[in-house]
Amino acid sequence: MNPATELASLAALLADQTRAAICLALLDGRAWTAGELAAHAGVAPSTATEHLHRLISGGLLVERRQGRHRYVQLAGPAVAQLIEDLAAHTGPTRTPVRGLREATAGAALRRGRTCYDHLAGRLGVALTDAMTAAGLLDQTGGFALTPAGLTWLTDELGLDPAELRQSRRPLARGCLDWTERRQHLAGIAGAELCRRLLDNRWVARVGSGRAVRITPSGKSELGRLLELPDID
Amino acid sequence: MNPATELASLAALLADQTRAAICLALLDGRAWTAGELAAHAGVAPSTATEHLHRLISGGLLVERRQGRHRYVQLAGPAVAQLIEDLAAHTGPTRTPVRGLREATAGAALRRGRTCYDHLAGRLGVALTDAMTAAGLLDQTGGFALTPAGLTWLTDELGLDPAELRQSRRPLARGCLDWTERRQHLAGIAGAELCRRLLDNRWVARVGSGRAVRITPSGKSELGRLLELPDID
DNA sequence: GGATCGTTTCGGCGGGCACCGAACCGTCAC
DNA sequence: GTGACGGTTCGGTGCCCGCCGAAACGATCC
Repeated sequence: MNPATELASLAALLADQTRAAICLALLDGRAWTAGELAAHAGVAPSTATEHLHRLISGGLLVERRQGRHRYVQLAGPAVAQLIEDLAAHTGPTRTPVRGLREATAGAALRRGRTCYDHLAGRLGVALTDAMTAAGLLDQTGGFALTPAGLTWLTDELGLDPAELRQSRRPLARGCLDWTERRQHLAGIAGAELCRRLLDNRWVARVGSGRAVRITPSGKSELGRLLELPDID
Repeated sequence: MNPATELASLAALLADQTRAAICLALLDGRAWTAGELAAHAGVAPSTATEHLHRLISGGLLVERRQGRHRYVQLAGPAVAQLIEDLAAHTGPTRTPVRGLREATAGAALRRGRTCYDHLAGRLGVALTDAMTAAGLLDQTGGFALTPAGLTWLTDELGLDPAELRQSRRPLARGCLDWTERRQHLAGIAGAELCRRLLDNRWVARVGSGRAVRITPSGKSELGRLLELPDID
């Protein structure tokens, strides 16, 4: 197929308001049911089904059937990065906030959230900044984990060196944050770090969405390892 | 505006076969006239005009009027990166090649080309690999220029240190190549390196498109600085 | 078994938009 | 001036596709 045709059909998958809403919701990295997505996007279940078909056959989503539910999630980190990149290009979003409910939800998301499999928002940026200040990340010539950063992840945080040594995916990568307009740590290191912090309950999910916040124990434990400013 | 709506409208700009062809053509980083683009995409000039309107008002393209010509080009490196990222996600393209003309053109592009403002294709990947082997780039913990790499660019190649120290754009960045499926050097360093190689006539454009190839003088001069394999 | 619920298929409707040709407007060459 | 040419505007046409509701399907629960 023509490269232009391929590019167009890929873009077309995201070129619909409803499908875009579905993909943005799935950016939390978790599996949603078809009905949840329909409600979230504000369309009839039948409509959501059609959209899910297109997104799955386009390779953006994968499904897992379980009883009478159909769970879908993003097909992988590459897809998440693609959507996140596109979203970052939609100009500084000066969306007017309507109600208190939305305002607090928005504030929670800006404070901290998961971005597919790693941390974003003020929390993600603050962690990235602190790691850079400590010489664990090098942002002067691009975005890379230093040797000291690698040993820090394995020795101080106890991450599995084997997990960090997959070849398909970059170890560290900058991901542009669409609320902070700053880079934060992504890639394998970002994903494993996020998983560890959630496992340790140093960071916990707030409500049912992507929002997260640092816990009291996380604040003290991370404070021993890094110079972290107050996030709230 | 709703984030989903913004994402959808951005994607919609590329979700059309003709607009995608236009954007891919403009990935060579140069300015094309409206008529050239219409011919390239195989549509009537009037149709191309409408597409250019949408792409410009969507912020992807900028125009420059000159006499009775209207030149358009990509609005900046960020846009080029976005399109390049999307194109890289369209799966390994196993496009059947039709004629000899297309086959040789395709071979020239695979050998070496500009990717907006830096080098790609086998040439770009080979340069990146050679720089990595020489300790000028570090790809183990992400993608970054080493201190040695920075002095190499300024002292050996004579790049302007001030040019390399803009803050808006990362110094070095990996750009995924859609023919090689490998990373090559992008960012400010990649752009300045490409400019210097073209200025020195160590690399020259082939024909009127994006294709480039290394010149005999470039082969000997670059051979003194790096361990470069034969590209042809 | 029957009732319920999540999901899917199908038909039909409506709007958006990509396309073209024809007319028009500027610029350039002579 | 006149003609040629690049670019644009404007109607008009046709198709694609996103939407819904109704009906069917299948899993679960009682």
